[in-house]
Amino acid sequence: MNRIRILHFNHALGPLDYRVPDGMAVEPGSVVLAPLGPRQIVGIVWEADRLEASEVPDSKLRPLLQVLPVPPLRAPLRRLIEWTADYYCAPLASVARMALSSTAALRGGGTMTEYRLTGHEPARLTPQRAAAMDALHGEQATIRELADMASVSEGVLRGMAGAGLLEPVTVDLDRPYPRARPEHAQPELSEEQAAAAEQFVSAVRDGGFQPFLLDGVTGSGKTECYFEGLAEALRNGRQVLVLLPEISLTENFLRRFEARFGTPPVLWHSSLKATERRRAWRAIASGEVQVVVGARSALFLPYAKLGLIVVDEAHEVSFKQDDGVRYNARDVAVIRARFEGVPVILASATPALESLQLAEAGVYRKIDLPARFGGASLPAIEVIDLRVEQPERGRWLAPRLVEEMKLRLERGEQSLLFLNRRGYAPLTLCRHCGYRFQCPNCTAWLVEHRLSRRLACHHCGHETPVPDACPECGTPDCMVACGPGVERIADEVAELLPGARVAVVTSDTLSGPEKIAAFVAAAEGKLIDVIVGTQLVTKGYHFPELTLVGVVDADLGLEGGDLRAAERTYQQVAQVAGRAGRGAKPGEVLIQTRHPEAAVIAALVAGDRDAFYAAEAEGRRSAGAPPFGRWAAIIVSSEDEAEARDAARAIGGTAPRLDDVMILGPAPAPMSLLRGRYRYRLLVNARRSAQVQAIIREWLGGLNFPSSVRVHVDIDPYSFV
DNA sequence: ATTTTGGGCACT
DNA sequence: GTGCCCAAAATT
Repeated sequence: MNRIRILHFNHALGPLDYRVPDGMAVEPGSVVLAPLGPRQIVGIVWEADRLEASEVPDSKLRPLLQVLPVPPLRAPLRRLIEWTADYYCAPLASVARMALSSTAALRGGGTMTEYRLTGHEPARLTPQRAAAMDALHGEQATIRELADMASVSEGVLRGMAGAGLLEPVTVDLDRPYPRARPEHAQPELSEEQAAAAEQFVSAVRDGGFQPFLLDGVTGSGKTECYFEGLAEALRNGRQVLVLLPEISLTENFLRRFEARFGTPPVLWHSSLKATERRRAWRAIASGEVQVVVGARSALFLPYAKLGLIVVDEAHEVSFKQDDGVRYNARDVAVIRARFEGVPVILASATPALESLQLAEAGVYRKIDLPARFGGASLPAIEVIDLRVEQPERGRWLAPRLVEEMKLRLERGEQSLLFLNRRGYAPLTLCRHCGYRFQCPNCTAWLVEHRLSRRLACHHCGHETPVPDACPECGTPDCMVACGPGVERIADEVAELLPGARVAVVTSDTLSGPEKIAAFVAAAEGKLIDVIVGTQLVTKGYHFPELTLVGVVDADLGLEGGDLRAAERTYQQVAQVAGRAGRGAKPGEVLIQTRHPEAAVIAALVAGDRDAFYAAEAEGRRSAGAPPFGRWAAIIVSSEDEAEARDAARAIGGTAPRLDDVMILGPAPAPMSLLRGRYRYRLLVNARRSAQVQAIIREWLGGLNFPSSVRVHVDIDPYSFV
């Protein structure tokens, strides 16, 4: 009997055994189709001794249906899946799902039919058809996807196809991507850059696991350096993965990549259309794709012959996934590089303390780029003490900052104001009765967005039009906006600097590559005088005429008691400060704060990075926080408040008593209601030597809860929400 | 997780 | 007896 065990995507139903029919060839990693009751499931053939044992007799085994037409998952990826599940206390099934993230890709290549507008004038134009004509300009996709994009039903589009308004296009699913050329445009590197690049080139050429920390100030040309390592991988016919923290950063990256290599890389992120996803997945697995630029989910793709991994802006907190499998892509990237036996480059101007610590310990090879490229100097940083230099009543910009902005406007230079708050105001209340607009699904205020005239929850997506009267007391026109958001700051700038052209840059205003490209073009063409933006503008952009950066509220990030609050503030301010003075003209940065004496602010003003990291390291050491100790969170949630509380208490009641582990809670999570679920939290603080995952697995493994209760473990949590 | 099953119950 | 709802069992 030829028995194999498969890993599939259904966590509740353990691993399953099947019989391999005569003539079917399978090996570990083969992706197969198997019968389950009346259904069919996709599974990965796994080494039986690595999954739990099963007691099913041979006679009950059903035969596999087929081996799907994709290459078997290679051993390094299978080890990565196991490592991730083990380290982050997540089900193997959930991690495996991330590797096979395009079910369509598994069915093989071939052709499919997509549709696009013909440009013919419609004989009869219904409102739905007009909307579709409007929304689908320049798009080509399946009927299903087009219907989603245009918010009309598929029937409308089929009708349009029948009337000749849409035409079918046959698309080859496995059509090749254009080839990147390592010698397309040779860069001009400074001596320092060339030395760094050479290290990457030889590491890629020699192969083998080698982690680098590329630590270079903003504007020092880190990208150009690792592009040379990337070029070497291309010369050797190996694939490269570049991880970026946000899709919004790709626009700028793509332009630089295309300039260097003659063609854009392949993109991978969660909002790819199903057809794009299938094509990319298959080409990555076959080895045809040379370079993938992606968000964290690109880390689990089945690369055929990986040669290098780059994690750009490696300090970014968005590399930590905050739902589902709560992994940190920066850390998992290093593990994948180890399993694949390839170099990995973590690039940042403001590395995480954890990364610096590993470099100091000799685990990472540290490469420094201390100077800006082309002789540009780092901007001068000054502080504005808001307790002394107060903005006018009802305003948020101190007079000195406004004066400096006026100066830039007169000189034809640009200013950037940074405030990490979307919308007009973070809280709206009724002046008459004090009613506060709160999200029905979350413990959070609704944020007013004047541009869209709506109140929105930034956690669950709940939206409602701004009402004319207070829902509590019925008083009309009584809403008061409390506190500033970027939209409100933009209004203030427009009042104080009449004639200034102001652009608000947030994920609301810059959704999609076209809008990003339009913004970059406008800023470079000096059609914008003042940019008001969230963290979206803190990195990646290079505007030579931008000479002033104002940080509207440096204290914002310090609230909330998050253990990384100081580090994040340091990183954000240092990054946004790095936008100033990148051209020939020197830059200036003004930081508004009520706590100029805080260590972070003092270090920023003094430009003393080492002092900040030293103080931060000391604080973390005494708190038993990473990298000196370990934290884990256990989050219990349910739509029923009492059920969540009871489950959390049951967990707390069976907490193990150990010398090297301290357990806090349960207590209501900081956001005790999120997306309609009540949440309780326990915190685990352990010495570095403790086997935290094993302890938690054993602890929770002995407990059973109703299916409506969800228990999540978050190892090395970032968000303490 | 999803699907099938079987029991209890109301209704015919 | 039939239909319906829900809990329990099975799925390899």
